[in-house]
Amino acid sequence: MKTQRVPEATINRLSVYSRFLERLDEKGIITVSSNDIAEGVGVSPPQVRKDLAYFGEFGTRGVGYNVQDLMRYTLKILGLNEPWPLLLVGAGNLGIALSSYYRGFNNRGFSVVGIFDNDLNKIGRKVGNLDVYPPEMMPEIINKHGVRVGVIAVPAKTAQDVADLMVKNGLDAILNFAPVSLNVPDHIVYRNVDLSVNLEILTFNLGLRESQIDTGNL
Amino acid sequence: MKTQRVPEATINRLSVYSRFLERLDEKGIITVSSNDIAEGVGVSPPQVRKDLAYFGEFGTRGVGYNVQDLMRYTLKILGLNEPWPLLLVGAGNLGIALSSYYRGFNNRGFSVVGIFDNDLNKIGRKVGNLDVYPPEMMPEIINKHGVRVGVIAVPAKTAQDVADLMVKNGLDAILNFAPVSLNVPDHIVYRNVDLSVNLEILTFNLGLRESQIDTGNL
DNA sequence: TAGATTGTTAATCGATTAACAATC
DNA sequence: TAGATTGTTAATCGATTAACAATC
Repeated sequence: MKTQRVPEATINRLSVYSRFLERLDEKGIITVSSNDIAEGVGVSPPQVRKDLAYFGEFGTRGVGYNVQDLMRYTLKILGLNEPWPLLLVGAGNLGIALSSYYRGFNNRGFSVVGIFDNDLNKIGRKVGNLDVYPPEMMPEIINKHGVRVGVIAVPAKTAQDVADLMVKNGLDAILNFAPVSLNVPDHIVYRNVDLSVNLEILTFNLGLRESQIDTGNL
Repeated sequence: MKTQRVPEATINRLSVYSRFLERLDEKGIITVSSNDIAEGVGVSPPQVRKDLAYFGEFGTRGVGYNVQDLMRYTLKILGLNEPWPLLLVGAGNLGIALSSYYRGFNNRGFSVVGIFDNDLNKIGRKVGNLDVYPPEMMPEIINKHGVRVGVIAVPAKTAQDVADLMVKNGLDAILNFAPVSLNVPDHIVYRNVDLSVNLEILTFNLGLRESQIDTGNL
């Protein structure tokens, strides 16, 4: 078995396919073609087949894919066949929203099990059914729930400190919502999500369009 | 002037450079090299120069870039030389968080000027200093503030309806946080932000790493 | 001038698309 | 069998990287 390097874009799409399949399954749909999936999520049909081919042969020629089977395969590939307890740092607005977002009906197995903040005004408060803890309690919560993934929802200034603390406490992966790029050791799986960047790509494209109209190009 | 197609990845990075430059400027740093920027945001130096080259020549050979000038250029390119009033639909947790996020100190000119929901329990409530309005009031708010960009923060089921309404009311761009891909006309600038996808890429990589350890590969 | 760093071209790398044989 | 759709190879396309001439 030659393990080919899987493009990150493929993983990204796989996650989207997976959720699309969940919706089809809810609707009671049994079989789906690469064409259907492609149309449903806005990519090309060969793209869908190529992406799946990195992981195996899941379909039947002339027929398509079994929705439920393919859904389970994709979940398995993404590591979502088991629950993922999350540790969240930052009990501000974004932190509160993320904690309820990841607890939502569509949570795919993610759930925040501990919220942390070093603001004394926030420690001890309730966010949903969770208490806000001081940073010192991290090891206890990590141990109790077997947490491996930390989510950072603090301002840019303190994000690096939080990351360092998470690394020190043995977390394996960090999702950072602060608009800075952080330094973490190579063995940490790390990702930045930047909510502003997406808006700025939008405004860039609005500007682009206007200048195209100006010059008469399309 | 030949307008070369700019890769989306370039715009993405430009937004990151721009924010990095803001931080340098706050610190009073006058000059920066492509090397410094590259290191600060985690890309390669030629990448930085290539990205900038799509838009002009901003540096001085042998010297580098003037921080303040380059910051202003990047803001201009991204369309951030003017304020962007936003319309937000969905007064749930995510909506509330986004509205305060985009009002934050680092808001880059974005500000939510109207929050909408069709839940009668939410209409009339305050979110920060904003009232939650019923959908019928969209045209009024759009007109009053000259809104062009709408943000969708409702559950997957109702997201398409919201998008349709935004299009009908003449918005030019839509940022969708619901985990579905929506159908919008070609003339609408559209983007999906999926908060789960990012976590799932993390868990995929954790799984990948484990299997690599298992097989002794690196 | 010598040293530094940009802007840009050419080479490389990787991802997407097109096409089709395999096969249900 | 005929029609449909997968899995996969080859061709294309696009983005990143390396290298270096230009120039401050």
